[in-house]
Amino acid sequence: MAIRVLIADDHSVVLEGLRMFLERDPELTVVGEAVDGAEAVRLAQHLHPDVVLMDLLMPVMDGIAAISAIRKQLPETEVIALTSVLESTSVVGAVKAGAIGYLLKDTKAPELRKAIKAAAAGQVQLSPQASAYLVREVRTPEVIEALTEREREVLHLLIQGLSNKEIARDMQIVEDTVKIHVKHILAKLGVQSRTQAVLCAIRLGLVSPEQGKKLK
Amino acid sequence: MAIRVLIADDHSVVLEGLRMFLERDPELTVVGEAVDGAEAVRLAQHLHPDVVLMDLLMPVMDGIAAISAIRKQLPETEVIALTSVLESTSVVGAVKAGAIGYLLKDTKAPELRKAIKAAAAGQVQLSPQASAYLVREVRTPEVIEALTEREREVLHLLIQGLSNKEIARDMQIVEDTVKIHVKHILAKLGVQSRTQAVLCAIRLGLVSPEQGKKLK
DNA sequence: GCCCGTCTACCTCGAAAGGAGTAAAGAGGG
DNA sequence: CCCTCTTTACTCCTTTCGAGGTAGACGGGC
Repeated sequence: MAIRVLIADDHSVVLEGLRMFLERDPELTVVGEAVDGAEAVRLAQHLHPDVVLMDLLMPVMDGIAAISAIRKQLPETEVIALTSVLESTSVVGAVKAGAIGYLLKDTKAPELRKAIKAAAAGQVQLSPQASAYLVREVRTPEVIEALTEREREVLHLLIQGLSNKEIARDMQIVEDTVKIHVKHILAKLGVQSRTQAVLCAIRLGLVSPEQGKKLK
Repeated sequence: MAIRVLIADDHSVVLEGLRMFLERDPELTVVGEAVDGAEAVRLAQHLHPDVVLMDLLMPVMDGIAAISAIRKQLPETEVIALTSVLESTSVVGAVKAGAIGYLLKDTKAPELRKAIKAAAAGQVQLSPQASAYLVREVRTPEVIEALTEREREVLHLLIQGLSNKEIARDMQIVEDTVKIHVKHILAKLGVQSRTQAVLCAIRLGLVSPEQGKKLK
């Protein structure tokens, strides 16, 4: 009996290519195609596929959220994250959300089929690069986890480019307290200045610099 | 006579999908496929395609550089940039390099074919979103262009998280001079602090925060 | 009970950052 | 030739940052 596969990607050429790749294999059947995360979740509920190939960057509902939703509702459905870029945050996010695999879009057809069959059998199959990211990110988040709730709040505002005074105003506390938090953040991140802390946080994928839109 | 198309993308599924899309149209012929920028340039030289569909994110030689090379050597070959993400820097870079079009990978088959035919005829065909980015970026790069050579150097070091003193050492000048440059940078970028300048620069795509690897 | 971590607030102190002005040398354009 | 821009350097000054210490309040764990 063929493995039932649902593919989700907002790029029509990718959908097309994936279908071509997969349907050449008699053991695989593409039972549905979704163009965004929300549709992927809906289709998964109706179709109960064995494996979902999920693009991470999609409109309406991103892949990570879709993976979470599917895994919660259909524990027997395995999800493979499919993305064009290998990003530390994506890998970790996808795996945390419940993905059993993480593949790049430049994966060749045979590997792709192998990965799907492995996933259908419940076997974890990560690319070597993705594994490397996972290890690196699972080993260092001590850095982030070490931050207290309040310190994370401060760091978040720090990344907006705010000064201590502005942070104090935003958090309804005195500037001195902010300075304490900042000091602890610098120490825990192992950096010397707020600017380095911002760079460090961005690099660790804590926040995207795009969030600072308020800067003209 | 059919329009000869060369497609370049490092993702095999995309190549597959594109070929499917295009070969359904008798007016189009896919004469070659490249998996990186360097190969795209080589193939273009041999095949003299009418239109090149070029992914921007590729190994060995990125799409922008490949577009430049092809346009210099084969002025009669038109290039359409093809990418999955709509980024301001990509759009501007591709157009500056000589792309006649900019399409997202979620473009549907009919539009894709229309765009290729338009490109073959030498007609500019940008997606509305891409145009918006172009306008926005052509109107604001005063911000970046306004920076002098020396100021750009300082900004680059600023983004590494260096202090004025460290920048002075690196640039072999006095700290006071660095402060002057920093002041001018802040003024030109319209921000209040070095941290905001860093965020601003990252957001404008000046440099990727990943370059600051020296920060543990 | 006590200790420890967190959050808060206050203090001092020195270093770093940023604003404003002056100025000299060189490049380039009118 | 003069003027402007750029780069360099210096001074004076204010604000911001970051390091240090002290301390009260709260909560959890021993």
